[in-house]
Amino acid sequence: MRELANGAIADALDELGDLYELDGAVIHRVLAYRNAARTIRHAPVAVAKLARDGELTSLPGIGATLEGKIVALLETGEIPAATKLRARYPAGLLAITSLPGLGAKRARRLFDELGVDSPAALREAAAAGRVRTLKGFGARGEEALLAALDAGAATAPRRRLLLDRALENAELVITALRERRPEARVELAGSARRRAETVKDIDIVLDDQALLDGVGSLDQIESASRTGSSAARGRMHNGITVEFRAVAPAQLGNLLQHLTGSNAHNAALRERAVRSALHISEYGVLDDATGETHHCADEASVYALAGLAYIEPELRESRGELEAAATGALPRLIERRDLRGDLHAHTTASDGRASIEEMAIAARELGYEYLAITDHSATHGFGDAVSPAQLRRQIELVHEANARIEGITLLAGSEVNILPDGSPDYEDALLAELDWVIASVHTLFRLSRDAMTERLCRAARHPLIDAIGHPTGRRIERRAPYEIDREALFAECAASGTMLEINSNPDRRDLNEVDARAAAAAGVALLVNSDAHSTTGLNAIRFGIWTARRAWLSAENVANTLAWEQLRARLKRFRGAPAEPRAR
DNA sequence: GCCGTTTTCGGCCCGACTGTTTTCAGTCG
Repeated sequence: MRELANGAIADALDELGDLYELDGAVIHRVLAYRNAARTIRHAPVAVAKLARDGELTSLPGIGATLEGKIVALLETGEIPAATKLRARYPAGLLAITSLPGLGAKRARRLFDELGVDSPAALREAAAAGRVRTLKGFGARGEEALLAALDAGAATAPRRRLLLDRALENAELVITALRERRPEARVELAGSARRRAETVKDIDIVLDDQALLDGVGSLDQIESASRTGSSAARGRMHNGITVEFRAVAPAQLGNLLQHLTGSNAHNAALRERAVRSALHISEYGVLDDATGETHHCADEASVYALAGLAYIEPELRESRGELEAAATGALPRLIERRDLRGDLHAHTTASDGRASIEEMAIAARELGYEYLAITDHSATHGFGDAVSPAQLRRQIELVHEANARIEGITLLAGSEVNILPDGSPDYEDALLAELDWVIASVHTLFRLSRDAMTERLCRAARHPLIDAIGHPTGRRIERRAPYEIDREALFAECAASGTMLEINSNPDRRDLNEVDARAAAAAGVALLVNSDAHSTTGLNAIRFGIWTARRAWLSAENVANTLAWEQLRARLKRFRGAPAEPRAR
């Protein structure tokens, strides 16, 4: 069987679901494929391995039929049903279903009756006025499609907003609304509240209809339009879309819960509630037994009515949180204040903008007990490399600053490069002089999967490498992670005692929440680090904390919630003989 | 296609809006 990653298997099932939908399958069958794809994409174990072991049906939403299709995919590289349907429905047809107002049904009609099989063919048909002749389409719809095509909606996938930018802008709008009416409740909802990596738009809920009526006159809003009797959409001057919804104060909890989502979480929650004869919507919880609709001013009441413990927004992704909330098995999620130190920060010695002292004072103000100064190493290669002689000098400077500055322990560290063969780019004798070594890949991302896996595993086995930084190298929306066998790396780190970082940079968040959860399940100790290049960069830590929370992590999973002396005692170099290098 | 304190068949979350509709299917969040 092939070693397909969970994501690749999930993509195949999503595609097959789309093809079945085009083929006119009942919608619940299509949803079964999408549901299975989501489960697999978020699974903390390698689904290909489950398939080998015949344990696929232990995953929720995967039965005998889907098991057969996944096994076929792993054995032959394709699912026969998908091959057959792909021959019938061209890829361009799938592309036009992403246009606003065009779903599978209407796209299919364009295909059957006008032969439209691509965005280009649709443009031609619309320009010639043929689309408006179809039942269900009119002149207005035709114009809307042309406009969407002109805007590139079918070809250029809409870029999503990174969470940091979304939150900055949401904060501006929310603050302005609260200033306008201090007595009103104004709350962030949507994927930004769930602290997802990226968001499509900003969702804001209000308990004040008059406030909703006035959003168009906010300084931050360039234009606004009503999208319903209790809804409005605004466009900020920077192009960001804000969706506003208002409801009576007594129902704000219902609306906030609804609009925080995720869709999958809400669907699963409501399905579960129906089994108790309850119907949950954004307006209330209808109890079939009494005919009464309960209004909830806060979210906890919604979950309580459904017989569930309160579920933090970061967990609302339908990854097992409902089952855990029903049985009291929700984790006590890590919080920012659990962190006692930051083990990845740069200074002007390499590409940072602040001095050792400035970084130390900023870290102390954040309440940290320790901070590791980890500038880039000799071969970083962007004009900011630290030679072995410079590093020796830097160690002295850090120790001097440590002696001088009260209230925080400064650690002399380095972010060493992992060379293509897996070795660090300083001599071991120099590494041994450091208090802390984090090792990262900064070059040659395009090694083969096997070579990259061996490269990182070899680094993990090194007795003087304490942790691996941003372990997959991805940049959100900009660069895919490099190819690597994560399970092998996690096993190596668990065995050797090497920690893995959750890098907090909002465009990294690496490990991501799925990998971090899998790593913790494999017994790896994680870190949440800022990778700060300035004093304000230390504040990026909240993004790492959010990723850790979305990974279901508790303080116990994260090593820098320990005091430095406790953490130090766990380092490989102080735990007796280093683990024997293991053959792979 | 999955799944079961309503069970092995018949359900499967909820509500609003849109456009073309004369009562609603499709789409969206």
